[in-house]
Amino acid sequence: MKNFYDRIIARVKRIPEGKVATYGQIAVMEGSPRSARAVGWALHQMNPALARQVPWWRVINREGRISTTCQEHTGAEQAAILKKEEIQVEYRDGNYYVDLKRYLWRGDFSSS
DNA sequence: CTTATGACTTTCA
DNA sequence: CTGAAAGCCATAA
Repeated sequence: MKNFYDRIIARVKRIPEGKVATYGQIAVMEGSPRSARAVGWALHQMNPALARQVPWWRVINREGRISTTCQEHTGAEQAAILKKEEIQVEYRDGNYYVDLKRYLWRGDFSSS
């Protein structure tokens, strides 16, 4: 792990099943609250083989919406995986939303 | 070093 | 509430 790329991948791999994380949240975890774009960029250009071991589908935007522009992985595709993860996905106006209050990953923070 | 792109976020009207 | 614009970070060329 030297570049943000590997760091983001490692972080996403730590997301527990049935939970989701936002780009901004991961960015904050890495120490750069403004690097949310870099996070999305990393997942966008990462190798497909790596995508198999990295739950990138658990990473969504701040609104809990799937803004995937990837034609290879549409919101429907992602939503299907999330549903398989026992995560409730809400379909609204052509976009898929996830209840962050319920599925947002808290990280390793031992907050009370 | 400069320019361009991106699966983001926040703010203003 | 909806739409548009700017900001910020990292990487590629």
